[in-house]
Amino acid sequence: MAAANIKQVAKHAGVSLGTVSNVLNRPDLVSPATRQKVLDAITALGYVRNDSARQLRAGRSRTVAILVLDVSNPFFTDVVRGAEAVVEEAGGMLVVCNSGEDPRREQRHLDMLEEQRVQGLLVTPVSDGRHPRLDAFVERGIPVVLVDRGSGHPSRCSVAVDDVTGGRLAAEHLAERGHERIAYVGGPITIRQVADRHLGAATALAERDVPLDLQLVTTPSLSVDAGRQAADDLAALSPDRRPTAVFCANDLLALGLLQGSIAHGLRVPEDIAIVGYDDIEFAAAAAVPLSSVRQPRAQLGRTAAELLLEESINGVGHQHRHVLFQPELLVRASSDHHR
Amino acid sequence: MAAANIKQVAKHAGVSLGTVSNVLNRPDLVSPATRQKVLDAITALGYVRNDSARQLRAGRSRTVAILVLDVSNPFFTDVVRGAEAVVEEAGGMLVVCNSGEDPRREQRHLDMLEEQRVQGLLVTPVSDGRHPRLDAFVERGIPVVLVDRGSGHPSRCSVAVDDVTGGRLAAEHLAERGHERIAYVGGPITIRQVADRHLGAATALAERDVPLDLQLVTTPSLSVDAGRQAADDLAALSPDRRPTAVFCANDLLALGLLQGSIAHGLRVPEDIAIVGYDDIEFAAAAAVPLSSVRQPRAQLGRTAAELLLEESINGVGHQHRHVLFQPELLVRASSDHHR
DNA sequence: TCACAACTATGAAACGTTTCACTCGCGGCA
DNA sequence: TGCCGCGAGTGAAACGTTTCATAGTTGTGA
Repeated sequence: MAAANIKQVAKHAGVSLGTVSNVLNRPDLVSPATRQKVLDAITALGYVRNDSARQLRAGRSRTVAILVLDVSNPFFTDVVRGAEAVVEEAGGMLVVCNSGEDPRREQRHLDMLEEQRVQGLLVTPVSDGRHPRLDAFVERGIPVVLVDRGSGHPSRCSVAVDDVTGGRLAAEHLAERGHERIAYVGGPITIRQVADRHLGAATALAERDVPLDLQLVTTPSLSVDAGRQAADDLAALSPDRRPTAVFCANDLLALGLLQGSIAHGLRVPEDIAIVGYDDIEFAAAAAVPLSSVRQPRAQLGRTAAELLLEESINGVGHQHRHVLFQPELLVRASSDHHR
Repeated sequence: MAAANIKQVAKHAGVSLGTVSNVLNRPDLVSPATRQKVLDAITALGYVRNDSARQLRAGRSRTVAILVLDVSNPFFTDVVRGAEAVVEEAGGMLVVCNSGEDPRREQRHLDMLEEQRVQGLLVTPVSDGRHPRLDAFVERGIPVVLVDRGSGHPSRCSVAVDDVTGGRLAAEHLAERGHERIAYVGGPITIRQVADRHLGAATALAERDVPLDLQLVTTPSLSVDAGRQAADDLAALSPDRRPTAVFCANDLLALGLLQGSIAHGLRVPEDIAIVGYDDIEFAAAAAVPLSSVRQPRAQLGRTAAELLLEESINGVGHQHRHVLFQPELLVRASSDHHR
């Protein structure tokens, strides 16, 4: 009982071993009567297929892995849910692994996933740049799709969101509302997303009929605390030098900035307008509902999974693609005020 | 190159197949010279062990699965991170699966995990009560640890947090601050956590020298929106009937209630004190920093994983245990006011 | 009646490991 | 000298599937 196998099922049902396998994998090849006998034996013995053996022999797996930078980041959890839907729809199973932004943990996970010969891998690598480690997967016939990283690689698909456009949207919105002293709060600037959003915003402002400057306030991290710090700094400026509008690199910063500004007696958006990025669940629920740039997170996951499965099925005929999604600005109270 | 196996490595290194296996699994049995030859062959061929075959033959897996109700719930992501640390420390790999509170998806995941003969399973089942499905795992020798559910089961370990005590802590705090009209906002009351927190709070108030009532406001869900609804209801009451303090079943409700109360012109905590539950990241960053009952989430995950590994190693000698953690009240501005 | 197709069912080979009983040399000890 | 023990390495069996060539059984049309 502990571990019935196909052989015992075959004996119990009075058929051959191959027939049991056929019932499991190609039931239409088996006559209804035999099929039923086998199914009865299976339930009687509590048989459960051994996937190791199946995978060893069949040479293919049905589990797709997604390796994310941070399981507790809502961005990734939404991506996961999108990917999940597609993989499960296709009869597979999605397992989530967490690198925690630690290259060594990433390495360990990649090693074990390669040993497991997973069907495919969705991954946001810790570092930008080239990823020789991932080429091993591709050579082994395991498709890899990059999520929100290094698009354009010739030997794998990728999905990402256009952060430059996102920055542009936020900055244009603030400029249209009549703001002339606008700041960008974010950092470290070495993070591609932080840099791209800055670039988009700065470019948009510089291109205006009356070009505007984008004051850069760098933060040590993208946390609520860092946002509060930034609020302290801004509140200390004299009103005629203080930015009248701030675009934050993410919502955590923006929420911290919002809270800090209110604590300093600044009115939002009258004294200082704020736009965040990511549209996390709490953006709309903040003391002053937060304007934010929304990324199609679930869509990102869905598309990544679709590309992966397509490559997995099509194999050789597959053409690698790089999908770039467009973000969307949601204007809420924190910036909805004309100067 | 595509898929070198142990045999090819053996040939390339000029040794027998068993020796290669020994290098991989018991390197001390092999002389340094031979070992090096084999290692060179491995890198030369780009050999990566096939885990299916290994697991099939060796009969044991090194991946532990955690099946959670909702990957995007910060409670579970913290549990995951705790468990992760322990499993990786032990040389294993933790994979996360998401049931999304859907019994059918839970079922599918359990089926596939059983087929994969994972080393062990941490799970928060969708439904409370008995779980015949999980017994199959135990019979098959796969240890199961329940997380935050149905403790006391004789054939598996469990870890949970004492929600009754959590409710008690919150209620006692509010009573000590001089509140006499206290409400509990939460629902559906069929969720065990919601009911236990209510029970703890109601009991604590009833036991006081001057017994107090706990007014129950049920909500359709535990969301920010439901909290806002509750705020509308409370604000509509005349000030002499309105509760002066509210204990919410979780922080999402509390944040909604907070935001709604402020929108209705109520001062927090002067007009209405609020205590939440979970101490999510945004509790401290709310417009008025939110008092909350914190659960040792990561600790929960760590302990669950430790129990699992202990059972996995000890096997027969293992004694099932049920660990109950105590929550902790964090008093912040939203309730820090003496009447 | 015969040949042939269509349908079922069979059983052995193969997948890539781990494990274990074994052999082979060699040095030490009586 | 002969025996023993030991370290190093060997190779075959086994794990539980899937797959495939094959065999047996019916039914059909000429």
